[in-house]
Amino acid sequence: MEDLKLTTRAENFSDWYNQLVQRAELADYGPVRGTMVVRPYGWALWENIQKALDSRFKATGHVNAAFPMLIPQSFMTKEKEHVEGFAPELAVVTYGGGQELEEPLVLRPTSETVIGTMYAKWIQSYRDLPILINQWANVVRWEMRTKLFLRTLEFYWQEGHTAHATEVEAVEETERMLGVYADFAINEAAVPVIPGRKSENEKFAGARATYSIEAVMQDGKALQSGTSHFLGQNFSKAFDIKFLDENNQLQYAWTTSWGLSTRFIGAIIMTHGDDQGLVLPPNLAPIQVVIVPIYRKDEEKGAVMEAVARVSAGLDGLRVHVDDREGITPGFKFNHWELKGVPLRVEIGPKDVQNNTLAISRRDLPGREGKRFVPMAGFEAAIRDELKDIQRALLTRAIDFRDRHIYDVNNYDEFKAVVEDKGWAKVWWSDDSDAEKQIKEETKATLRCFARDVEGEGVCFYSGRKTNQVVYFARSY
RNA sequence: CGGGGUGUAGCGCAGUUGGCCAGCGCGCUGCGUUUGGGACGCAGAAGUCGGCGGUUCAAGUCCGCCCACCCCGACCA
Repeated sequence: MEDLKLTTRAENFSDWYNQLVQRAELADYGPVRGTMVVRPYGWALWENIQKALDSRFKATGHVNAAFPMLIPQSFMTKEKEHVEGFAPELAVVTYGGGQELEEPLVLRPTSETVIGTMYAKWIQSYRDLPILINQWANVVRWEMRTKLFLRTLEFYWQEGHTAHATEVEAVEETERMLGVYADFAINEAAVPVIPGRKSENEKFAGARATYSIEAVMQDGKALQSGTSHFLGQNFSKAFDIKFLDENNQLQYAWTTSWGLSTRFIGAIIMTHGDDQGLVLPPNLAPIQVVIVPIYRKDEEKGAVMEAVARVSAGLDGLRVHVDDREGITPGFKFNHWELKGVPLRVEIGPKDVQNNTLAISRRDLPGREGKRFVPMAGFEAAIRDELKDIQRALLTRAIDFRDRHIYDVNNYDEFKAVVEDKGWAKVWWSDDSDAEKQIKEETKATLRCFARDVEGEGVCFYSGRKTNQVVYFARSY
Protein backbone atom coordinates (compact mmCIF):
# COMPACT_ATOMS: atom_id res chain seq x y z
CA MET A 1 0.00 0.00 0.00
CA GLU A 2 1.32 3.37 -0.93
CA ASP A 3 2.11 5.51 2.05
CA LEU A 4 0.00 8.60 2.42
CA LYS A 5 2.91 10.38 4.03
CA LEU A 6 6.04 11.55 2.29
CA THR A 7 9.37 10.10 3.23
CA THR A 8 10.60 12.60 5.80
CA ARG A 9 13.57 14.85 5.17
CA ALA A 10 15.43 13.24 8.04
CA GLU A 11 14.85 9.73 6.71
CA ASN A 12 16.08 10.40 3.21
CA PHE A 13 16.32 13.91 1.84
CA SER A 14 16.70 12.76 -1.75
CA ASP A 15 13.61 10.52 -1.62
CA TRP A 16 11.68 13.30 0.07
CA TYR A 17 12.56 15.65 -2.79
CA ASN A 18 11.71 13.19 -5.55
CA GLN A 19 8.39 12.22 -4.01
CA LEU A 20 7.45 15.81 -3.34
CA VAL A 21 8.13 16.98 -6.87
CA GLN A 22 5.94 14.27 -8.33
CA ARG A 23 3.16 14.18 -5.77
CA ALA A 24 2.76 17.95 -5.73
CA GLU A 25 2.39 17.65 -9.51
CA LEU A 26 5.22 20.05 -10.25
CA ALA A 27 6.96 17.78 -12.74
CA ASP A 28 7.22 14.25 -14.05
CA TYR A 29 9.80 12.23 -15.95
CA GLY A 30 9.66 12.47 -19.75
CA PRO A 31 9.94 9.43 -22.02
CA VAL A 32 13.61 10.07 -22.79
CA ARG A 33 15.93 9.38 -19.88
CA GLY A 34 16.84 12.57 -18.08
CA THR A 35 14.09 14.70 -19.56
CA MET A 36 11.49 16.49 -17.52
CA VAL A 37 7.85 17.33 -18.08
CA VAL A 38 6.94 20.48 -16.21
CA ARG A 39 3.32 20.01 -15.23
CA PRO A 40 0.81 22.87 -15.14
CA TYR A 41 1.27 23.57 -11.43
CA GLY A 42 5.05 23.63 -11.79
CA TRP A 43 4.83 25.78 -14.89
CA ALA A 44 2.50 28.23 -13.14
CA LEU A 45 5.19 28.64 -10.51
CA TRP A 46 7.78 29.17 -13.25
CA GLU A 47 5.54 31.77 -14.88
CA ASN A 48 5.44 33.72 -11.64
CA ILE A 49 9.22 33.51 -11.44
CA GLN A 50 9.38 34.74 -15.02
CA LYS A 51 7.12 37.69 -14.29
CA ALA A 52 9.14 38.75 -11.26
CA LEU A 53 12.41 38.52 -13.17
CA ASP A 54 11.18 39.93 -16.45
CA SER A 55 9.85 43.09 -14.86
CA ARG A 56 13.25 43.57 -13.19
CA PHE A 57 15.03 43.05 -16.52
CA LYS A 58 12.79 45.62 -18.20
CA ALA A 59 13.31 48.05 -15.35
CA THR A 60 17.06 47.82 -15.92
CA GLY A 61 16.74 48.57 -19.61
CA HIS A 62 16.71 45.13 -21.20
CA VAL A 63 14.50 43.88 -24.01
CA ASN A 64 13.47 40.36 -24.96
CA ALA A 65 14.20 38.56 -28.23
CA ALA A 66 14.49 34.98 -29.49
CA PHE A 67 17.44 33.25 -31.10
CA PRO A 68 17.54 29.85 -32.84
CA MET A 69 17.96 26.59 -30.99
CA LEU A 70 20.16 25.06 -33.71
CA ILE A 71 23.76 26.23 -33.80
CA PRO A 72 26.37 25.28 -36.41
CA GLN A 73 28.83 23.01 -34.68
CA SER A 74 31.74 25.15 -35.84
CA PHE A 75 30.44 28.08 -33.77
CA MET A 76 31.03 26.13 -30.61
CA THR A 77 34.71 25.71 -31.39
CA LYS A 78 35.52 29.38 -31.89
CA GLU A 79 36.15 30.19 -28.25
CA LYS A 80 38.74 27.81 -26.87
CA GLU A 81 37.58 27.47 -23.25
CA HIS A 82 33.94 27.46 -24.29
CA VAL A 83 34.39 24.44 -26.53
CA GLU A 84 36.38 22.59 -23.89
CA GLY A 85 33.75 23.29 -21.29
CA PHE A 86 30.75 22.25 -23.31
CA ALA A 87 31.99 19.55 -25.69
CA PRO A 88 31.09 16.61 -23.41
CA GLU A 89 27.49 17.68 -22.98
CA LEU A 90 26.45 18.64 -26.49
CA ALA A 91 23.55 17.01 -28.30
CA VAL A 92 24.25 17.06 -32.05
CA VAL A 93 21.81 16.87 -34.95
CA THR A 94 23.31 15.14 -38.00
CA TYR A 95 20.16 14.46 -40.02
CA GLY A 96 17.60 16.85 -41.44
CA GLY A 97 15.11 16.70 -44.26
CA GLY A 98 15.85 13.04 -44.75
CA GLN A 99 19.54 13.44 -45.42
CA GLU A 100 22.78 13.76 -43.59
CA LEU A 101 23.68 17.40 -42.96
CA GLU A 102 26.81 18.96 -44.43
CA GLU A 103 27.58 20.46 -41.06
CA PRO A 104 26.26 18.97 -37.83
CA LEU A 105 24.10 21.30 -35.74
CA VAL A 106 24.24 21.39 -31.99
CA LEU A 107 21.21 21.97 -29.81
CA ARG A 108 22.11 25.12 -27.89
CA PRO A 109 23.58 24.45 -24.47
CA THR A 110 23.69 28.26 -24.09
CA SER A 111 23.59 30.98 -26.72
CA GLU A 112 26.78 33.06 -26.49
CA THR A 113 27.89 31.79 -29.89
CA VAL A 114 24.74 32.50 -31.92
CA ILE A 115 24.05 35.75 -30.20
CA GLY A 116 27.67 36.80 -30.55
CA THR A 117 27.45 36.09 -34.27
CA MET A 118 24.39 38.30 -34.56
CA TYR A 119 25.90 41.05 -32.44
CA ALA A 120 28.86 41.13 -34.81
CA LYS A 121 26.40 41.94 -37.61
CA TRP A 122 24.43 44.52 -35.67
CA ILE A 123 27.18 46.47 -34.00
CA GLN A 124 29.31 48.94 -36.00
CA SER A 125 29.53 52.01 -33.84
CA TYR A 126 29.74 52.97 -30.21
CA ARG A 127 26.32 54.49 -30.88
CA ASP A 128 24.96 50.94 -31.21
CA LEU A 129 26.06 50.17 -27.67
CA PRO A 130 25.14 49.05 -25.17
CA ILE A 131 22.96 46.28 -26.50
CA LEU A 132 20.91 44.66 -23.74
CA ILE A 133 18.96 41.58 -24.82
CA ASN A 134 17.41 38.76 -22.86
CA GLN A 135 15.78 35.60 -24.13
CA TRP A 136 13.51 33.07 -22.44
CA ALA A 137 14.44 29.72 -23.88
CA ASN A 138 15.08 26.05 -23.41
CA VAL A 139 18.58 24.62 -23.64
CA VAL A 140 20.02 21.12 -23.86
CA ARG A 141 22.97 19.73 -21.93
CA TRP A 142 23.62 16.01 -22.00
CA GLU A 143 24.07 15.40 -18.28
CA MET A 144 24.96 11.97 -16.95
CA ARG A 145 23.11 12.06 -13.68
CA THR A 146 19.81 13.86 -13.61
CA LYS A 147 17.28 14.99 -11.07
CA LEU A 148 14.03 16.83 -11.70
CA PHE A 149 14.56 20.61 -11.83
CA LEU A 150 18.13 20.41 -10.53
CA ARG A 151 19.76 18.77 -13.50
CA THR A 152 17.96 17.51 -16.60
CA LEU A 153 18.93 17.05 -20.26
CA GLU A 154 16.72 19.93 -21.25
CA PHE A 155 15.79 22.84 -19.05
CA TYR A 156 14.14 26.24 -19.27
CA TRP A 157 15.82 29.48 -18.36
CA GLN A 158 16.45 33.03 -19.33
CA GLU A 159 19.78 34.12 -20.69
CA GLY A 160 20.73 37.76 -20.87
CA HIS A 161 23.44 38.79 -23.32
CA THR A 162 24.84 42.28 -23.36
CA ALA A 163 27.57 44.11 -25.23
CA HIS A 164 29.23 47.30 -24.03
CA ALA A 165 31.75 49.86 -25.21
CA THR A 166 33.89 49.72 -22.10
CA GLU A 167 35.15 47.19 -19.64
CA VAL A 168 33.83 49.24 -16.72
CA GLU A 169 30.29 49.23 -18.13
CA ALA A 170 30.37 45.50 -18.73
CA VAL A 171 31.62 44.80 -15.23
CA GLU A 172 28.88 47.04 -13.85
CA GLU A 173 26.30 45.14 -15.86
CA THR A 174 27.57 41.81 -14.56
CA GLU A 175 27.26 43.00 -10.98
CA ARG A 176 23.94 44.76 -11.56
CA MET A 177 22.36 41.53 -12.78
CA LEU A 178 23.83 39.56 -9.93
CA GLY A 179 22.11 42.10 -7.70
CA VAL A 180 18.85 41.66 -9.59
CA TYR A 181 19.02 37.91 -9.00
CA ALA A 182 19.77 38.35 -5.32
CA ASP A 183 16.92 40.82 -4.95
CA PHE A 184 14.53 38.46 -6.71
CA ALA A 185 15.65 35.45 -4.67
CA ILE A 186 15.41 37.22 -1.34
CA ASN A 187 12.33 39.37 -1.82
CA GLU A 188 10.17 37.19 -4.05
CA ALA A 189 11.27 33.64 -3.30
CA ALA A 190 12.38 34.23 0.29
CA VAL A 191 15.53 32.30 -0.54
CA PRO A 192 18.38 34.10 1.27
CA VAL A 193 21.14 33.64 -1.26
CA ILE A 194 24.77 34.56 -0.90
CA PRO A 195 26.15 36.43 -3.90
CA GLY A 196 29.79 36.25 -4.80
CA ARG A 197 32.53 35.60 -7.33
CA LYS A 198 33.35 32.05 -8.37
CA SER A 199 36.88 30.69 -8.33
CA GLU A 200 38.87 30.16 -11.54
CA ASN A 201 38.10 26.44 -11.34
CA GLU A 202 34.36 26.96 -11.06
CA LYS A 203 33.79 29.78 -13.50
CA PHE A 204 31.86 29.56 -16.78
CA ALA A 205 33.70 28.18 -19.80
CA GLY A 206 34.91 31.26 -21.64
CA ALA A 207 34.27 33.86 -18.94
CA ARG A 208 36.79 36.25 -17.44
CA ALA A 209 34.84 36.14 -14.19
CA THR A 210 31.70 34.37 -13.01
CA TYR A 211 29.46 35.48 -10.16
CA SER A 212 26.67 33.43 -8.66
CA ILE A 213 24.00 33.44 -6.05
CA GLU A 214 24.39 30.42 -3.79
CA ALA A 215 21.67 29.02 -1.56
CA VAL A 216 21.86 26.73 1.49
CA MET A 217 19.55 23.75 1.14
CA GLN A 218 17.98 21.99 4.12
CA ASP A 219 20.43 19.09 3.84
CA GLY A 220 23.29 21.56 4.17
CA LYS A 221 24.34 21.38 0.54
CA ALA A 222 24.77 24.40 -1.70
CA LEU A 223 22.71 25.13 -4.78
CA GLN A 224 24.02 27.52 -7.42
CA SER A 225 20.81 29.35 -8.20
CA GLY A 226 21.76 31.93 -10.78
CA THR A 227 24.91 33.13 -12.52
CA SER A 228 26.25 36.32 -14.05
CA HIS A 229 29.36 36.31 -16.23
CA PHE A 230 31.79 38.99 -17.24
CA LEU A 231 33.03 37.69 -20.59
CA GLY A 232 35.65 40.36 -21.19
CA GLN A 233 36.52 40.46 -24.88
CA ASN A 234 36.81 36.69 -25.21
CA PHE A 235 33.65 36.22 -27.23
CA SER A 236 33.90 39.50 -29.12
CA LYS A 237 37.35 38.43 -30.35
CA ALA A 238 36.12 34.95 -31.24
CA PHE A 239 33.04 36.28 -33.03
CA ASP A 240 34.41 39.55 -34.28
CA ILE A 241 32.16 41.90 -32.38
CA LYS A 242 33.83 45.23 -33.22
CA PHE A 243 32.84 48.88 -33.20
CA LEU A 244 34.31 52.27 -33.95
CA ASP A 245 34.66 54.42 -30.86
CA GLU A 246 34.39 58.21 -30.55
CA ASN A 247 37.98 58.53 -31.77
CA ASN A 248 37.35 56.44 -34.87
CA GLN A 249 39.33 53.59 -33.35
CA LEU A 250 38.22 50.00 -33.99
CA GLN A 251 37.54 48.27 -30.67
CA TYR A 252 36.32 44.90 -29.51
CA ALA A 253 33.11 45.07 -27.48
CA TRP A 254 32.92 43.93 -23.86
CA THR A 255 30.20 41.37 -23.26
CA THR A 256 28.31 39.75 -20.40
CA SER A 257 25.83 36.95 -19.99
CA TRP A 258 23.62 35.92 -17.09
CA GLY A 259 21.09 33.19 -16.50
CA LEU A 260 18.60 31.75 -14.07
CA SER A 261 16.84 28.47 -14.76
CA THR A 262 14.03 26.17 -13.67
CA ARG A 263 16.62 24.86 -11.24
CA PHE A 264 15.50 27.74 -9.06
CA ILE A 265 12.28 25.81 -8.42
CA GLY A 266 14.50 23.23 -6.76
CA ALA A 267 15.94 25.98 -4.56
CA ILE A 268 12.45 26.98 -3.44
CA ILE A 269 11.49 23.37 -2.71
CA MET A 270 14.62 22.60 -0.72
CA THR A 271 14.62 25.90 1.15
CA HIS A 272 11.01 25.98 2.35
CA GLY A 273 9.54 22.49 1.97
CA ASP A 274 8.66 20.44 5.05
CA ASP A 275 7.57 16.89 5.80
CA GLN A 276 3.99 17.70 4.79
CA GLY A 277 5.14 18.80 1.35
CA LEU A 278 5.82 21.95 -0.54
CA VAL A 279 5.79 25.38 1.10
CA LEU A 280 5.57 28.23 -1.37
CA PRO A 281 6.33 31.90 -0.77
CA PRO A 282 3.10 33.90 -1.28
CA ASN A 283 4.72 36.19 -3.85
CA LEU A 284 5.32 33.29 -6.24
CA ALA A 285 2.66 30.72 -5.30
CA PRO A 286 0.32 29.81 -8.19
CA ILE A 287 -2.47 29.64 -5.62
CA GLN A 288 -2.05 32.01 -2.68
CA VAL A 289 -5.30 31.24 -0.92
CA VAL A 290 -7.35 28.07 -1.13
CA ILE A 291 -10.88 28.15 0.22
CA VAL A 292 -12.35 24.90 1.50
CA PRO A 293 -16.10 24.94 2.07
CA ILE A 294 -17.41 22.62 4.77
CA TYR A 295 -20.99 21.41 5.08
CA ARG A 296 -23.04 18.32 5.86
CA LYS A 297 -26.48 18.86 4.48
CA ASP A 298 -27.82 20.67 1.48
CA GLU A 299 -29.41 23.36 3.64
CA GLU A 300 -25.97 24.14 5.07
CA LYS A 301 -24.39 24.10 1.65
CA GLY A 302 -26.34 27.07 0.38
CA ALA A 303 -25.30 29.42 3.17
CA VAL A 304 -21.72 28.17 3.19
CA MET A 305 -21.26 28.57 -0.56
CA GLU A 306 -22.72 32.03 -0.37
CA ALA A 307 -20.10 33.01 2.22
CA VAL A 308 -17.39 31.35 0.12
CA ALA A 309 -18.43 33.39 -2.91
CA ARG A 310 -18.36 36.57 -0.87
CA VAL A 311 -14.86 35.90 0.45
CA SER A 312 -13.52 34.83 -2.91
CA ALA A 313 -14.90 37.95 -4.56
CA GLY A 314 -13.42 40.12 -1.81
CA LEU A 315 -9.91 38.92 -2.56
CA ASP A 316 -9.66 40.54 -5.95
CA GLY A 317 -6.09 40.62 -7.21
CA LEU A 318 -5.02 37.61 -5.17
CA ARG A 319 -4.66 34.15 -6.67
CA VAL A 320 -7.55 32.32 -5.04
CA HIS A 321 -8.86 28.81 -5.59
CA VAL A 322 -12.11 27.42 -4.25
CA ASP A 323 -11.95 23.67 -3.73
CA ASP A 324 -15.61 22.84 -4.22
CA ARG A 325 -15.09 19.21 -5.14
CA GLU A 326 -17.95 17.04 -3.93
CA GLY A 327 -17.52 13.76 -2.13
CA ILE A 328 -14.08 14.52 -0.78
CA THR A 329 -13.71 15.20 2.91
CA PRO A 330 -12.30 18.50 4.15
CA GLY A 331 -9.46 16.62 5.86
CA PHE A 332 -8.38 15.19 2.55
CA LYS A 333 -8.41 18.62 0.97
CA PHE A 334 -6.34 20.09 3.82
CA ASN A 335 -3.62 17.53 3.24
CA HIS A 336 -3.83 17.91 -0.51
CA TRP A 337 -3.26 21.66 -0.48
CA GLU A 338 -0.57 21.39 2.14
CA LEU A 339 1.29 18.97 -0.12
CA LYS A 340 0.97 21.58 -2.86
CA GLY A 341 2.35 24.30 -0.64
CA VAL A 342 -0.52 26.81 -0.78
CA PRO A 343 0.47 29.51 1.74
CA LEU A 344 -2.94 30.17 3.26
CA ARG A 345 -6.05 28.05 3.65
CA VAL A 346 -9.47 29.48 4.42
CA GLU A 347 -12.12 27.18 5.91
CA ILE A 348 -15.74 28.21 5.86
CA GLY A 349 -18.32 25.96 7.54
CA PRO A 350 -21.74 26.17 9.17
CA LYS A 351 -20.25 27.41 12.43
CA ASP A 352 -18.49 30.23 10.62
CA VAL A 353 -21.67 31.21 8.87
CA GLN A 354 -23.42 31.28 12.20
CA ASN A 355 -20.65 33.21 13.99
CA ASN A 356 -19.78 35.47 11.08
CA THR A 357 -16.21 34.25 11.02
CA LEU A 358 -13.85 32.28 8.86
CA ALA A 359 -10.91 30.09 9.79
CA ILE A 360 -7.50 30.76 8.28
CA SER A 361 -4.55 28.37 8.47
CA ARG A 362 -0.97 29.22 7.65
CA ARG A 363 1.04 26.67 5.71
CA ASP A 364 4.29 27.69 7.38
CA LEU A 365 2.98 26.99 10.90
CA PRO A 366 1.80 23.43 11.54
CA GLY A 367 -1.59 22.51 12.99
CA ARG A 368 -3.30 24.62 15.63
CA GLU A 369 -0.42 27.07 15.88
CA GLY A 370 -1.12 28.44 12.42
CA LYS A 371 -4.91 28.41 12.61
CA ARG A 372 -7.13 31.19 13.83
CA PHE A 373 -10.62 32.57 13.36
CA VAL A 374 -11.15 36.02 11.93
CA PRO A 375 -14.37 38.02 11.75
CA MET A 376 -16.04 38.29 8.36
CA ALA A 377 -15.90 42.04 8.75
CA GLY A 378 -12.49 43.03 7.47
CA PHE A 379 -11.41 39.60 6.27
CA GLU A 380 -9.80 41.14 3.17
CA ALA A 381 -7.17 43.01 5.15
CA ALA A 382 -6.65 40.10 7.52
CA ILE A 383 -5.86 37.74 4.65
CA ARG A 384 -3.62 40.18 2.81
CA ASP A 385 -1.71 40.91 5.99
CA GLU A 386 -1.38 37.25 6.76
CA LEU A 387 0.13 36.58 3.32
CA LYS A 388 2.65 39.36 3.81
CA ASP A 389 3.51 37.96 7.19
CA ILE A 390 4.01 34.47 5.76
CA GLN A 391 6.34 35.90 3.13
CA ARG A 392 8.33 37.63 5.87
CA ALA A 393 8.32 34.62 8.16
CA LEU A 394 9.62 32.30 5.44
CA LEU A 395 12.53 34.61 4.78
CA THR A 396 13.32 35.04 8.46
CA ARG A 397 13.24 31.30 9.03
CA ALA A 398 15.42 30.64 5.98
CA ILE A 399 17.97 33.25 7.01
CA ASP A 400 18.12 31.71 10.45
CA PHE A 401 18.62 28.25 8.95
CA ARG A 402 21.30 29.54 6.60
CA ASP A 403 23.23 31.27 9.35
CA ARG A 404 23.08 28.23 11.60
CA HIS A 405 24.52 26.07 8.83
CA ILE A 406 27.51 28.16 7.88
CA TYR A 407 30.44 27.45 10.16
CA ASP A 408 33.58 29.49 10.66
CA VAL A 409 36.31 26.92 10.34
CA ASN A 410 40.01 27.25 11.10
CA ASN A 411 41.55 23.91 10.29
CA TYR A 412 41.14 21.05 7.86
CA ASP A 413 39.78 18.53 10.37
CA GLU A 414 36.95 20.83 11.38
CA PHE A 415 36.42 21.58 7.73
CA LYS A 416 35.95 17.90 6.87
CA ALA A 417 33.50 17.39 9.71
CA VAL A 418 31.45 20.40 8.65
CA VAL A 419 31.13 19.69 4.94
CA GLU A 420 30.54 15.99 5.61
CA ASP A 421 27.02 16.61 6.91
CA LYS A 422 26.66 19.84 8.84
CA GLY A 423 26.66 22.52 6.18
CA TRP A 424 29.01 25.08 4.73
CA ALA A 425 32.48 26.02 5.84
CA LYS A 426 33.45 29.71 5.82
CA VAL A 427 37.21 30.04 5.78
CA TRP A 428 40.13 32.36 5.23
CA TRP A 429 41.57 31.36 1.89
CA SER A 430 44.79 32.09 0.08
CA ASP A 431 43.59 31.57 -3.46
CA ASP A 432 45.18 28.42 -4.82
CA SER A 433 43.58 26.37 -7.61
CA ASP A 434 45.57 23.23 -6.92
CA ALA A 435 44.69 23.24 -3.25
CA GLU A 436 41.06 23.78 -4.22
CA LYS A 437 41.14 20.71 -6.46
CA GLN A 438 42.82 18.70 -3.74
CA ILE A 439 40.10 19.66 -1.26
CA LYS A 440 37.40 18.72 -3.74
CA GLU A 441 39.07 15.38 -4.30
CA GLU A 442 39.30 14.64 -0.61
CA THR A 443 36.02 16.04 0.70
CA LYS A 444 33.71 16.50 -2.33
CA ALA A 445 33.31 20.10 -1.21
CA THR A 446 33.75 22.86 -3.76
CA LEU A 447 34.53 26.51 -3.42
CA ARG A 448 31.11 28.10 -3.79
CA CYS A 449 32.14 31.75 -3.89
CA PHE A 450 34.29 34.48 -2.43
CA ALA A 451 32.65 36.33 0.44
CA ARG A 452 32.07 40.04 -0.06
CA ASP A 453 32.82 42.86 2.36
CA VAL A 454 35.68 41.08 4.04
CA GLU A 455 37.58 43.18 6.53
CA GLY A 456 41.07 42.65 7.81
CA GLU A 457 43.36 39.72 7.36
CA GLY A 458 43.48 36.15 8.51
CA VAL A 459 45.32 32.90 8.13
CA CYS A 460 44.34 30.49 5.38
CA PHE A 461 42.85 27.39 7.02
CA TYR A 462 44.59 25.17 4.49
CA SER A 463 47.93 26.70 3.63
CA GLY A 464 48.53 28.71 6.79
CA ARG A 465 49.44 31.73 4.67
CA LYS A 466 48.23 35.21 5.45
CA THR A 467 45.31 36.34 3.30
CA ASN A 468 42.57 38.95 3.04
CA GLN A 469 40.08 36.67 1.31
CA VAL A 470 37.24 34.65 2.80
CA VAL A 471 35.40 31.95 0.87
CA TYR A 472 32.60 29.45 1.32
CA PHE A 473 33.08 25.75 0.73
CA ALA A 474 30.26 23.20 0.58
CA ARG A 475 29.10 20.09 -1.14
CA SER A 476 26.73 21.09 -3.86
CA TYR A 477 24.06 19.96 -6.28
C1' C B 1 30.81 5.29 -18.26
C1' G B 2 31.69 2.21 -13.31
C1' G B 3 28.83 0.03 -9.04
C1' G B 4 23.90 -1.34 -7.08
C1' G B 5 18.64 -2.11 -7.80
C1' U B 6 13.89 -2.70 -10.24
C1' G B 7 10.58 -4.03 -14.44
C1' U B 8 3.41 -8.14 -13.11
C1' A B 9 -3.62 -3.07 -13.84
C1' G B 10 -2.80 4.25 -13.39
C1' C B 11 0.49 3.85 -8.60
C1' G B 12 2.72 0.52 -4.74
C1' C B 13 3.48 -4.62 -4.47
C1' A B 14 2.58 -10.43 -3.83
C1' G B 15 2.85 -14.62 -6.88
C1' U B 16 5.67 -21.51 -3.28
C1' U B 17 9.84 -26.99 -5.99
C1' G B 18 7.08 -24.45 -13.48
C1' G B 19 0.51 -26.61 -13.35
C1' C B 20 -4.77 -24.97 -15.74
C1' C B 21 -8.89 -18.86 -13.81
C1' A B 22 -2.76 -13.88 -12.45
C1' G B 23 -3.91 -11.76 -7.27
C1' C B 24 -3.80 -7.81 -3.10
C1' G B 25 -3.81 -2.52 -1.38
C1' C B 26 -4.47 2.39 -3.11
C1' G B 27 -6.49 4.96 -7.07
C1' C B 28 -10.49 4.98 -10.97
C1' U B 29 -16.27 4.38 -12.51
C1' G B 30 -21.56 3.97 -10.63
C1' C B 31 -25.13 4.15 -6.55
C1' G B 32 -26.06 5.19 -1.42
C1' U B 33 -24.61 6.96 3.36
C1' U B 34 -20.86 10.68 4.83
C1' U B 35 -18.09 15.71 5.32
C1' G B 36 -14.32 21.26 10.97
C1' G B 37 -7.47 16.94 9.71
C1' G B 38 -6.12 11.84 4.69
C1' A B 39 -14.69 8.59 5.41
C1' C B 40 -17.60 3.91 4.68
C1' G B 41 -20.68 0.13 2.19
C1' C B 42 -22.18 -2.35 -2.19
C1' A B 43 -21.41 -3.11 -7.40
C1' G B 44 -17.88 -2.54 -11.47
C1' A B 45 -13.87 -1.39 -15.27
C1' A B 46 -8.94 -2.18 -15.98
C1' G B 47 -3.04 -6.62 -17.24
C1' U B 48 0.93 -7.90 -24.75
C1' C B 49 3.41 -10.33 -16.60
C1' G B 50 9.58 -4.76 -20.11
C1' G B 51 11.08 -7.07 -25.30
C1' C B 52 13.02 -11.10 -28.31
C1' G B 53 14.59 -16.01 -28.45
C1' G B 54 15.18 -20.86 -26.06
C1' U B 55 14.00 -25.31 -22.67
C1' U B 56 9.20 -27.93 -21.62
C1' C B 57 3.14 -31.50 -22.52
C1' A B 58 2.93 -26.73 -19.81
C1' A B 59 6.77 -20.41 -18.46
C1' G B 60 5.00 -14.46 -14.64
C1' U B 61 8.12 -18.61 -12.61
C1' C B 62 13.97 -21.92 -15.64
C1' C B 63 18.12 -20.27 -19.41
C1' G B 64 20.30 -16.54 -22.94
C1' C B 65 20.45 -11.85 -25.19
C1' C B 66 18.51 -7.00 -25.41
C1' C B 67 15.82 -2.60 -23.62
C1' A B 68 14.13 0.88 -20.09
C1' C B 69 14.00 3.31 -15.55
C1' C B 70 15.71 4.46 -10.46
C1' C B 71 19.72 4.98 -6.72
C1' C B 72 25.12 5.75 -5.59
C1' G B 73 29.96 7.67 -7.86
C1' A B 74 33.20 10.96 -11.97
C1' C B 75 30.73 16.27 -14.78
C1' C B 76 27.27 20.48 -14.50
C1' A B 77 22.68 25.68 -14.14
